[in-house]
Amino acid sequence: MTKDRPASSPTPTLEHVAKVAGVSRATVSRVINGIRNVDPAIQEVVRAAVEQTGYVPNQAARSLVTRRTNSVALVVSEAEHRAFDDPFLGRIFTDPFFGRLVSGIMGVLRPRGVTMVLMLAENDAARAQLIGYLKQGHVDGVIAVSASAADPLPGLLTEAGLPAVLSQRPVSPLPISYVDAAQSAGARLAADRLAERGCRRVATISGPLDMPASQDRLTGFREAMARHGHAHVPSVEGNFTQETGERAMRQLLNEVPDLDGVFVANDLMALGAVLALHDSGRRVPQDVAVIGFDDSNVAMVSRPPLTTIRQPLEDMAAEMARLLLAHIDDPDSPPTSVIFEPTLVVRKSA
Amino acid sequence: MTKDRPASSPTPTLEHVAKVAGVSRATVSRVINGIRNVDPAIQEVVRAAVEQTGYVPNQAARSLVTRRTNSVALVVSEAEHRAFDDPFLGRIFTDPFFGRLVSGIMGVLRPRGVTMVLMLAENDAARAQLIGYLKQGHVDGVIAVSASAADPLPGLLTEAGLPAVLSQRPVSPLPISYVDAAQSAGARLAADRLAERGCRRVATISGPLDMPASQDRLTGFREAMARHGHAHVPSVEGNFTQETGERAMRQLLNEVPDLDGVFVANDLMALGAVLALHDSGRRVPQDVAVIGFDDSNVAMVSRPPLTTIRQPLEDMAAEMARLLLAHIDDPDSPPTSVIFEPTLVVRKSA
DNA sequence: TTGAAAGCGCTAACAC
DNA sequence: GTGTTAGCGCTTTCAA
Repeated sequence: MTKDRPASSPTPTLEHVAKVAGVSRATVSRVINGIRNVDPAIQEVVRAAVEQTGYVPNQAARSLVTRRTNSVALVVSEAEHRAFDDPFLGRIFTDPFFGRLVSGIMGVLRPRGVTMVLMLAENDAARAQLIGYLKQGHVDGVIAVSASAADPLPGLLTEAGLPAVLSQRPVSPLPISYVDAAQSAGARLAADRLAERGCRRVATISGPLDMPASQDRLTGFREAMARHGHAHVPSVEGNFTQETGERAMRQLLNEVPDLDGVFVANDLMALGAVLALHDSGRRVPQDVAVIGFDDSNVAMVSRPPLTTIRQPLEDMAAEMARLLLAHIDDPDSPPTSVIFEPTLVVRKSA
Repeated sequence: MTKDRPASSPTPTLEHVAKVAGVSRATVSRVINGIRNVDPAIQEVVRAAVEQTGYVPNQAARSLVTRRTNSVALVVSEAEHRAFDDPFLGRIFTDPFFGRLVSGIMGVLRPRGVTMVLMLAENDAARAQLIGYLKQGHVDGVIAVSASAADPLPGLLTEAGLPAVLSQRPVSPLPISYVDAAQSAGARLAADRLAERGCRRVATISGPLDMPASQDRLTGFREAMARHGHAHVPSVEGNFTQETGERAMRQLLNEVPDLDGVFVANDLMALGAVLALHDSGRRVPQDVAVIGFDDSNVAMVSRPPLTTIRQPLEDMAAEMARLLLAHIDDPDSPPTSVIFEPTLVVRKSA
């Protein structure tokens, strides 16, 4: 008595549209999902009925049968128990890194009609809620960006058996796909550049050494410098912030006053290093050459602008999206890793 | 033949759990949804069965009957057709504004088990896809943050009949709920402070005048200054960036060289204004007092630190979440607006 | 307090 | 090429 009223106010269903168009639900469904084998004339009628009724498919009903949501999550996670305020969001979103990532991902998702939702997992409570959300099948898969090393998210994702792709090699080996840049190759570019400039006393400021990327950049740099005849390359560890870059540089200058070249594991620290060098009365690059990593926005802000190692982030992000889609299409496809080559961007600091 | 296998690998359903627990689906459902009237002993058995099977409710099936997803979207939108890269994301996320907003929203959502997803609508194509996504019932409602005036999103939201709350009064009147700060009251605080300091030649740098907030700050400031005997307050329009703040200040100094007080419609522009004042050889606040608006991170970065008008963003955000939840619970509840009072934060610039 | 059964709106075999 | 029909997994009356 309350059903079978095509034009009533409750949101229209396939049933309603079918009635209006004078066809069956199945046919309407076919038209909506763009399946061939439907008479063009009928297609027209159906489309008109959809228009007239203002029909929109019910995602829940659709997902229930297709087991797909056509959406994926981009999860930004970090290990530390930090209050949910400025630092984390500021740090992660500020960097063009993030914009380039999203851009690259959207580039492959949008054309395929897949929506991306952004989720934050800034502490364990948030992560627990997140995993629950994901397991309930709200999205088809996830791309995870970790801001720090000890992040348990990759492990949780694997455990939950969700289609997932990481934006970097996981700390401990995990059966999970990831995309990364060839960190040591990037470090070698920096080493070669420094050697080419004729630097004789070279040092490096590394990132947190519990992160694979940091380790790779450090050892890659050392090995390359060794090939150039530099047996020992002093290093100080930073944590990717400008402040620690500044402090590390001061320490390095103390230990190696006649330093004439530094490779810094990211641009933000490189910015701090340049500041510390200025403070100590040294000129960049005349007295000390500085090379950063990432090619983030601060590279251009620095005086002088930073020579740095650039990662093809858009391409990497696009690849992550493609890998994820592949895993979603075939959940049994084996974990894959794709590594991209970084390039040297020469500006003024080296 | 392929069903009724409680311990098989396909994701367990209520059916499986019920079989393991030796009860009916309905009972398991009751336990899971925390409904009373279930024998404690049976509750225990069911919980054990859930544990054993690793059961997780299927969100699609659940949504199909409850018509709820228990998630809401925070949509960050902007009008201009901009490429999806640094500027937009950088601008919007960098500001502590954003972190404080998310924090306030989470504060009310998380305890209620509601998940927040973040979505970006940086141009018309993205917005169209977004609206489609929302209409399909992927989320129960949306909180919309507009970065600019001509943003069509509020209109689209209203049209789509989705539960929604805006983070500011819409440009043109719309039957939609919003939370805002008392802009003109804030401007008056600035005026009073400037008058109290004995400023005689006062001017202002406004935000884009197509935005209600900008207009309110401008007229509020003028009216308050009028009450203090300042019949005419020159103003120059900026667009909320540091650069335009700098330029506006230069123009103002040209027109009113003996200026001794400025109210700037946001902190970023105030930062630019202070820079321009320094460049012109003027001291802040001795020669010219400067008051900003927002109390964003740059307020502390400025030399001298900015005296500014602070909005209670966390409270505002929490209220948005509460309003949205109310609309979701009762779709017929009328649009509501809640206005918060800003406060004066005295630092060094005025 | 518990179980049986009727759908929620849709897709996908399978017939015609 | 189109219609019929059987569920997808869950919640929720309604009886018992």
